[in-house]
Amino acid sequence: MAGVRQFDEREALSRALDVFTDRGFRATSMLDLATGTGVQRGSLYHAYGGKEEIFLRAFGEYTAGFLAGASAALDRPTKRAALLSFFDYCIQTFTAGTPAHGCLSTRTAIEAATESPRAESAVRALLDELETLVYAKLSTLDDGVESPVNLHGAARLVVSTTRGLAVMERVRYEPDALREIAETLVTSLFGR
Amino acid sequence: MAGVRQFDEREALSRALDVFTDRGFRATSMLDLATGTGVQRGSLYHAYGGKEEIFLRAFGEYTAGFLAGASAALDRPTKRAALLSFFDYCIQTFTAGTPAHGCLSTRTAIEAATESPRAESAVRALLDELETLVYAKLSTLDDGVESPVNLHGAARLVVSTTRGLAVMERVRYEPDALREIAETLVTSLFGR
DNA sequence: GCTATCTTTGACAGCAATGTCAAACATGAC
DNA sequence: GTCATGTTTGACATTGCTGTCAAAGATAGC
Repeated sequence: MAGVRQFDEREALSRALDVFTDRGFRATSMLDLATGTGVQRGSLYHAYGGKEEIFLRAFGEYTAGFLAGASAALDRPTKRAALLSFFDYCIQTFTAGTPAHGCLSTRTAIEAATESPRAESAVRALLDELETLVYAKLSTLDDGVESPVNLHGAARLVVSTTRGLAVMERVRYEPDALREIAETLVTSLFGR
Repeated sequence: MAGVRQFDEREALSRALDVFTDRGFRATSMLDLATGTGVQRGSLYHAYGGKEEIFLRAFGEYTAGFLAGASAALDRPTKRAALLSFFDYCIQTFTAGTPAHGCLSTRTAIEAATESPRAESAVRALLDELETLVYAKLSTLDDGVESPVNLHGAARLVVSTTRGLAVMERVRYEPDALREIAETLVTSLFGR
């Protein structure tokens, strides 16, 4: 195998993810990716085909990292603590950076839904896994707290709420206000 | 006053709103607006200045209509019924059209947040008014149902959830699944 | 009917991005 | 060291959109 890739693929995809994270799928151009990764535009086309492909790979990294973080955050002794910690993690994730870059998966759901079915599926898959993760935690923890709703429904509502928070963040809701919304949900689901 | 506008402004803005509704702020070009409204691109620039201005006016119409609809939907005898009807209205609003066009304000929050502070403010204003509307309803209705959380918090959570649903809709959640999520929230807030 | 005033129209120059390609380049295998 | 193979590079043609403008067109007021 002669004629070998000159750039570090892991490094490049990680940089690409940074670019997507702060510009969003739609707004990032191949030139932005070239600049961000330090790899020429032509090389990117040659290696991956185009923006969508690069995005999907970078988004794979994102998904893995995000799910790992979420899982760690959920590791608390009570349902309430687990969910609060989980929401905290989400909020931290998308209020990072100056200015805050927002939630990549939410942005993608909205921006890419129409123009990239594959991106849409990737987001959908992420949300499904997230729901599974939350449900697993809720159903495992037996802290004696009852909820007025079943746990499958609760898990889905929790995931859906993370999307709501991501949107609210975009219109200048402060992290504390977001946390308060999350706490309201957790309290209404599992009490104080 | 000679030299008079040749097109019906109300009609044009309403058509423009349709265009924005199904393509989103970012993706619609001045040419799309010209085609959609039947008014030449040059005339649109002359009359309004540019896309942002047209959007803001069209979005004004949208806001008024949406708030009126929401208010009507909330007019029910119990908190539970009012909220379920409200969510139903929202879900109907953004699953209309084939393919469904999604929620314009949510899309705008995400797409326009970075590139149009004025659009961002307009969305923020809409969400604030919506919250006020919901809160007013909840605090007025005295159906003897208690909630584990205060009504201000509940109202904000309800609004935030409409955003969550709008995002979920974009990744192929069916209307019924969305309604189920909404019902879960309502039940957890005010019981069955 | 004339005129002043505003509107419409089509054309233009400019910009940013896309996707492709031939030539130059690097390197593993022999 | 040579070669075959895949990679990098800069250039190119194309596309779609933007914002502006001069000339032509419409109309209210006189």
